[in-house]
Parts: sequence; C-alpha cells; structure tokens
Amino acid sequence: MPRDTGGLARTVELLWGVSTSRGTRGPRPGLSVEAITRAALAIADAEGIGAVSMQRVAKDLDYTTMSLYNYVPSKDQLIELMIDAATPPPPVPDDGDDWRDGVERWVRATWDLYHAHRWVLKVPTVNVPIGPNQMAWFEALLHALSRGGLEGAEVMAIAQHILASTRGQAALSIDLTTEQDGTTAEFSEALRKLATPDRFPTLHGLLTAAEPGGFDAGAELYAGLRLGVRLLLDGVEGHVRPGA
Amino acid sequence: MPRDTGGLARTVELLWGVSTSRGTRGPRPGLSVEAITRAALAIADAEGIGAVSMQRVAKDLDYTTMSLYNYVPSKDQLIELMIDAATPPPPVPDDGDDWRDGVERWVRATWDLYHAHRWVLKVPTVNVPIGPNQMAWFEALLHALSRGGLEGAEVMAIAQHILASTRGQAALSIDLTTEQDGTTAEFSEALRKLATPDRFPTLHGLLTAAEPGGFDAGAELYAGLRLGVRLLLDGVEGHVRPGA
DNA sequence: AACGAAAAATGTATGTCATACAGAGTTTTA
DNA sequence: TAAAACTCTGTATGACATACATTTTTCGTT
Repeated sequence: MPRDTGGLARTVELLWGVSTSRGTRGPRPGLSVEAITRAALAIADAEGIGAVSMQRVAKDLDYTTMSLYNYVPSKDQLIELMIDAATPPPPVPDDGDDWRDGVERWVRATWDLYHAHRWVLKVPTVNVPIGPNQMAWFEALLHALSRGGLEGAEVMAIAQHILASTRGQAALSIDLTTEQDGTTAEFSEALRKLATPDRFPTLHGLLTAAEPGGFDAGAELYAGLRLGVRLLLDGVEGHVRPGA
Repeated sequence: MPRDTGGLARTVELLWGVSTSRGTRGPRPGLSVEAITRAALAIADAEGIGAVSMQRVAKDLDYTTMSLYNYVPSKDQLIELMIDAATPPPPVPDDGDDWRDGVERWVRATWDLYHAHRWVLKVPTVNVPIGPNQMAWFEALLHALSRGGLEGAEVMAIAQHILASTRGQAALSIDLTTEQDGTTAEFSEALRKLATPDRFPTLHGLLTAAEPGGFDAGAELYAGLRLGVRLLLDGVEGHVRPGA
C-alpha cells in the first residue's frame, strides 16, 4: 500500500473498508490497519487518548514508528478508525414494543458505550467524519424515532437533538467521574461558594437545595438525561397527534 | 506574582479575579493576565485554537515565551481564561414575556456566541471548570427555565439538556461550515453514496428525500435545534400541568 | 544610602510529538 | 533476471510545553 497523505477518499476507504487492492509486490505486510487500530484502541481504553502516540502504538506492536505510516496516513485518521472500532454494532431494534422504549433503550446503550470508552468524547472533532458503525448507530436512532410518526426532516432534527444531548450529558458525567484524586468534591464545594445568591440566585437556590453530601454525578446526570428525553418524546407525541 | 503550577485554588483565583495581592517588590509587571488572555483570544478568533501556542502569544505581545508563565500557570489555564473571556455577560432576562420565549432567546444567543468564537467547542474539555461568565449564562438559562414551573432538580436536568443539545448542534454546524475548500459538499455526497438502502434504510430515505442540491447546513441545523427545544418545552408544559 | 529580598524577564535546555525523507531489504512481475 | 513496487528502518526536522538558572529591576528594611 503506497503512502498517502489521506484525503477524504482515503478516509472513506479506510473507514469503510473499501478493498485497497494492494499490489502483491514487495514484502508481505507484517501489520494491518486492523492490528494498528486495535493496539491504539487498547491504549486509549486503558490509559486515555493522551497516551496514544504513534511511537507508543508502534512500540506496543514491536515496530518502528514510521512503519505505521505504511498503513495509516496520519494520526488523525487513526483516531477516526479507533472511534469506529470502539463502536460495536448497535442493539437490534425491537419493533414489537412501544417506539418510545426503543428510543430510550438507544439512549441508554449510547450512554453505556461512551462510558465504556471514556476517551471518545474527549476527541476534539467527533463530529463530521463518520464511519460505518457510527452510522449504524445513527440509523438505529432514526429507525426507532421514525416509528413515532414524525415527518422526514423532523426525524433527522430530533435524532440529532437526542444524540447531542446524550453526548453532552455523557461527557459531563465522564468528566465529573474522572477527575483525579478529590478534585470533584473540591470543585463542587468551590462551586457552591462561588454561586453567590446575589449574582446567581437560581443556581444558588438549586445547589443549596440539593443534598449537600457527595452525590453520584453519573446516576444523577443519567436521570436528568432520561427526563429530558422523556419530555422531548412527550413533545413529539403532542406534535404528531395535535388532538389527543 | 510568584510562579505557581496551578491547582484548583489558582484556577479559581484567575478565573474569578480574586485579588492576587501581589507584593510590590520587583520590576513592575509589563504584562497582565488580561493582556495575555486578550492576545490569545484574538489569535484563536482569527486563526483557530490550533494557532494558539505560548510562543505565538508571547510573540504577539513582544515578550519571551517564558515570561507568560509569570502570569499564567499553564496553557490549559490560559485556555480556560480565553473561554471565559470570549463569553460576554448573558442577555438580560425579560420576565415580561412568555417564559418559553426566554428560553428560546437564550438558545439563540448561545448559538450565536459559539458561532462567534468557532474554536470554543473544539476545546476538548469545555465541560467541568466554569468561569464567572459561563456561570452567568447558565444562571440565565436556569432562570428562564425556572419560570416554567419545574421542580428544582428538574430545572437543573432540563437546563443541562438544553445546553448539551445547543452545544452539540452548534458544534456540528460549525464543523460543517468550516471544512476548507469543498469538503462539505464532497462529504455530503460521499454520505449519500455510503448510506445504502440495505444497511441504512431510514437514513437513506431521509437523505434522498431531502433536496439534493447544496443545503444550508447552519440554517438547517438551527431549525432542527429550535424544533427540538420547542418540543422539549411542550413536554415540560405537559409535565407541569398534567391536565391542560 | 546601601543591602537584600522579591519578582519580572530572558536564554537555554529537555522531552515529547507528528511526520518528512532517504535508503535498505524483499517480493513479484515483466 | 532486472526492475518495479512495496515494507521497514533510521535519521532528521520543526512544533511545542515547560523546567531551570540567570540576569535585571524594584522596593522595603536597615
């Protein structure tokens, strides 16, 4: 496989496994895109995305750094591959039950997925380039949602909305439960001190009303996400059946 | 100001402007946290966050790189400062009108803010540490939302939900309208090709149903965000007034 | 008035990183 | 059998954050 600085075409090739039709000359490749991706993924899962460097991946594979570039055109590309590799096929939809349950299950599964690979949401640009597995998850959401009776463009909009809020809440949950040592407690205490009633009356009220002891950020945020999704789906139902 | 590697206390000091009570000895400082932040912000706004390096900021200020560290304990800290500096005070709430309008105005203003500083949402951890201006915006949302009649913890949850979806949609919009040259069109075309009807029936249907020509990603995403927020607020109303 | 402490500013140095480039070795095709 | 195509290695470059030691400036104290 010739080296390539990797435009969009190459991205698509790699992510979507378009056969790379490698010429059969030259030494047989000792590595593969999959092996590299797997090694990098293992590092990220174990030590965070910050531990993933080309040198580190190569070392784990017992190759030189530069040999990776025979397979992967750049580190950014590798990260795209890692994200897609971290994403299993989405749960199969169960069209038997309520469509709302389908959406809520999707949200739960996505939440779990992001928590299983806590580095994914720390990657700066998870947005535009999308691999097959990512797309499959989005398709699953679209499918579940489309059973609710929304019109085409609305399905897309609401799906993006749900995806965005799931990501956002999950990112927050991951951040709050990742802080090393006691920084979370320390921070939440600082927050309480800074949210003075004069400048931040509403926030102050909410913070002091909440139980003062340690709170389970993860569970609380998930409950919030769930509530948000439910109310949103309520809105969807009202929108679709204006009478009822 | 003595150098400091910057724990949480220092972060809070810098972000919240707790007076640093500098001893009056030594040369008079030629720089200031504000000047450094301003210079860095200008670079980020003009050339993106990637162009912000300590060397670059120092050069723009005609100082050496290391002198910045007399004021700012680390680059990460500087970025926190930049984010807060990029955030103006939130629009004053207008309690005269419908509370829903207040929320929608907040969403619009936040959308505009992120688009005015397109680098902000590219910073990996915009999540947990919060400066005074960020907090003021969140307070504004809480305030607008609390007029809807939700119970305490619910206000917090829905506010986070709205913040998350606004951020997510804005991030997507920014990504799609930032791609250099014609990558957006190229990408959307590739997407259409990859979303085959066998594996991605729903997505395929939606993409082919949409008008095939160039579409205004920004406007479309904002419309989607708006719809999502509206339906969510519908849900909130139903939740608060179960009868009606 | 002089000295020393404190702080600002500089210069140099280190270690990490992505990646360019050249060359050496290997396999297949012409 | 020669050359083309490819893999792999080694070395090199340029960014970058930041540690550390040194110089310079200013002020409080004697």
